[in-house]
Amino acid sequence: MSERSSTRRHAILQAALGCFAQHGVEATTIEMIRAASGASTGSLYHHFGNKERIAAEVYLEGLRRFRALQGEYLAEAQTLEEGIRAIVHAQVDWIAAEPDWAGYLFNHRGVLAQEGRESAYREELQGAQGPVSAWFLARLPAGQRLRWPAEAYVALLVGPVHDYARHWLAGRRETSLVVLREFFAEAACRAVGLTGPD
Amino acid sequence: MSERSSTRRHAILQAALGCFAQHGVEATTIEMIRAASGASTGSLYHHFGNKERIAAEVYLEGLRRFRALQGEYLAEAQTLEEGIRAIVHAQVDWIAAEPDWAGYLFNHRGVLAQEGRESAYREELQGAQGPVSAWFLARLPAGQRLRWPAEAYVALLVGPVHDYARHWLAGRRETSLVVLREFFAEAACRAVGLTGPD
Amino acid sequence: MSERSSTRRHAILQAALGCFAQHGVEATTIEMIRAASGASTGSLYHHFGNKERIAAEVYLEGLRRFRALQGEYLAEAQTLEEGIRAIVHAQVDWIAAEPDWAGYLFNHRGVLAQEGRESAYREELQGAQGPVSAWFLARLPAGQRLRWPAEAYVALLVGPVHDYARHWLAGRRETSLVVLREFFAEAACRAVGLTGPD
Amino acid sequence: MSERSSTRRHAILQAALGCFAQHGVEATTIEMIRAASGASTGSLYHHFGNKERIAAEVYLEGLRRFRALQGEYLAEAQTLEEGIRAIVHAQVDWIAAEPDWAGYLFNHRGVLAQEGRESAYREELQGAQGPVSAWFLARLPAGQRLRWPAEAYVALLVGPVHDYARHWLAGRRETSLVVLREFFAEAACRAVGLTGPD
DNA sequence: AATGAATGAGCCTTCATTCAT
DNA sequence: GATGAATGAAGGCTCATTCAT
Repeated sequence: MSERSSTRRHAILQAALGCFAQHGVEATTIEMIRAASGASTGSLYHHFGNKERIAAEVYLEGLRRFRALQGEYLAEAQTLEEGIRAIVHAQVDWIAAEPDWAGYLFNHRGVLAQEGRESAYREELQGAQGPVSAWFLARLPAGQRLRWPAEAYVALLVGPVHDYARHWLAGRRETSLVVLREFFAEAACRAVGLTGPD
Repeated sequence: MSERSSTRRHAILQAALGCFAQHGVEATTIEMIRAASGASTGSLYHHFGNKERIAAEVYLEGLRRFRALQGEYLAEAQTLEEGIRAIVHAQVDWIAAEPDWAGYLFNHRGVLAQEGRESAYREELQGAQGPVSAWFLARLPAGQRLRWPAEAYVALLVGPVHDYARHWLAGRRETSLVVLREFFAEAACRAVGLTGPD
Repeated sequence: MSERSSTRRHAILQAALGCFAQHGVEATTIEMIRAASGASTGSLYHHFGNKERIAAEVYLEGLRRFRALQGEYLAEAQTLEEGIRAIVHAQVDWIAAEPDWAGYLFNHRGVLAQEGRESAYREELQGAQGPVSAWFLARLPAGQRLRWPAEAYVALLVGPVHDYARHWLAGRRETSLVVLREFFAEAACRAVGLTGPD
Repeated sequence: MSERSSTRRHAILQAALGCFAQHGVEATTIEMIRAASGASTGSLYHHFGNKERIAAEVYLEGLRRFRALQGEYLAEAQTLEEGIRAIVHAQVDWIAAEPDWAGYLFNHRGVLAQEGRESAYREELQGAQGPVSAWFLARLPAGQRLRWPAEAYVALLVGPVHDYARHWLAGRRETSLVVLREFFAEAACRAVGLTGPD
């Protein structure tokens, strides 16, 4: 069994996520993760080296899972509009299905900013941005180029969902994000200028 | 001098914000705030009681400042579209002018969730949501009602700006948020369905 | 009004006693005494100099009160046995009437052991031991001298009452000390050898 | 090695007692105990959880030791009078042999009054009262019942010794408690009515 | 005499990390 | 690979005391 896929490793990451979601990363102690995972303190350090790395690995694991989902959705899309809807749907469905993972990814990008390990994470981080960007660029109307940075358009798609989801996950919104799935998908299409007012 | 406007209090809050912005709330120690503010440890506790309350007061102070700015912008708007642009512009200009305050407000809503003090903060929090909502509701086309919760529309306006700003403030975006001011304003108008594709 | 009898001083001492009785001397803060007495922090220090002195003055004030009571009881006694009963009765009645003062005197003799102030307290402490000793010595059978130190006999008289009272005041005895008033008086007479078994 | 008998634990308790005896419980800092015991701060907390628990465990350990001694003395007694002498002798000898432990037991019964742990200590506390009471009740003259609570008689036995010992241990008595061993034993017999005046 | 905001030394406790078994 | 007792640096907070008004 490869290092990354060890059962024990996954159990620890899942337990850590639960603690992080419940108490926050800083307030989570190694002892909490130990108790939740059933591992020993020494085992945690054997596998991950220190707490910061656990937090980073949880982040990367979540990212992999989200990207797998997003990839599936995008694979079924043909047109630009379908692609945009796929992005929004992937966000909504992922957040609703895995609120802990989603909430963690929202708020803890910073755990990857570790002294001397940035390069180790960069590859992992950028690996999946390329294909998605390529997917969309390949479907732009012939000869058209983006007037603004691609990231600005990405913000139009995912920003509203994320903003609403943050509040919803924190219990500050009554209406489920799931109910607003199409609302946000259509708004995204309009925002990027693909469709006009109803 | 009223309690809220004491010079010393403001110096402490400003110093605390600086520390929070630089190191994060958890990693900021009382000693850091003490050194940055010039106050004594005892004085910090005399004024705020504990670190958590300092964090909460910084949040509320930031909220007051942002709302003051947003109020000015909205006061000059007449039409619905102008209102939406005012909201987006207020966000962009506030974030660009006060990146520390803005970054803090983005990521630390949670500091208000304090055992037994929620009611003390609720009033302050809700105080300014009313007027803004009222402004927009009063300008809806006659007889029209919102199909979705008001907060969902709010997410369309501020979500993209926030999403982009988070990355930009963290140094992960090259293009300044300021450059994208009109891009996000127009996208917001389109997203809510006020304007069609160019 | 003399320094010792100032109204404010007495209010502070009484308030301090209440705090000491409820929380213990160490756990009582100047702030508690301030709140309970209605005085200001500065006033406490103006009158007493520091916390240790407050504790000492409370002790001395209690001692004065107890001795006044004991003196009254002893003044009415004629024989040796009546004197012994007077001592025991004074203890029981004082403890029952002023449990806070009594409990404080039991457990906080140490507050008088202050660097450089022992001589200041010695006079006060010894002032009243003389008369009582003299009272008893004057009534010993002609030519008889005590075989053991006077303090050993004192322990026979007050020891049982104090021992029981400590537990009773702490809520660990059901039967009231008052009910045992004569029991302890008679036992004291027997213990010193004045009376035989019933 | 069982938890209670760990070498490290005992070293900590003994060191703590020394500090408590010298400076008082409140004035003793964790750092003092750490230095005196040779353990690390973390180890103190690993074994006892907090300072309050250390104080309580010292108390219980002292109680166990005293009861062991008292048990030995009582085991050799046959008659009621011998039993009473055994109780007094055990007190005197224990106080003289272990003045620190004895002084601590006198003055710090309160350390067991800890939020939520009273029941944990109750069993330990009551464990040894039963056998002693039973010993005496079994030797009462046939058909005789105590007119007063057993604790009142206990006060007659130990009260004088404790009263004198408090002062003696504090350096306020010249005559050694040991010299008064028989004086207090005989006085105890007289006090409970077993023997008359000489 | 009174006031109370300010001071800062010092304490209890936590917790990431190590390492002998 | 696993274990968990031990470590000790560091942080939040308290509180007796001072002093300008």
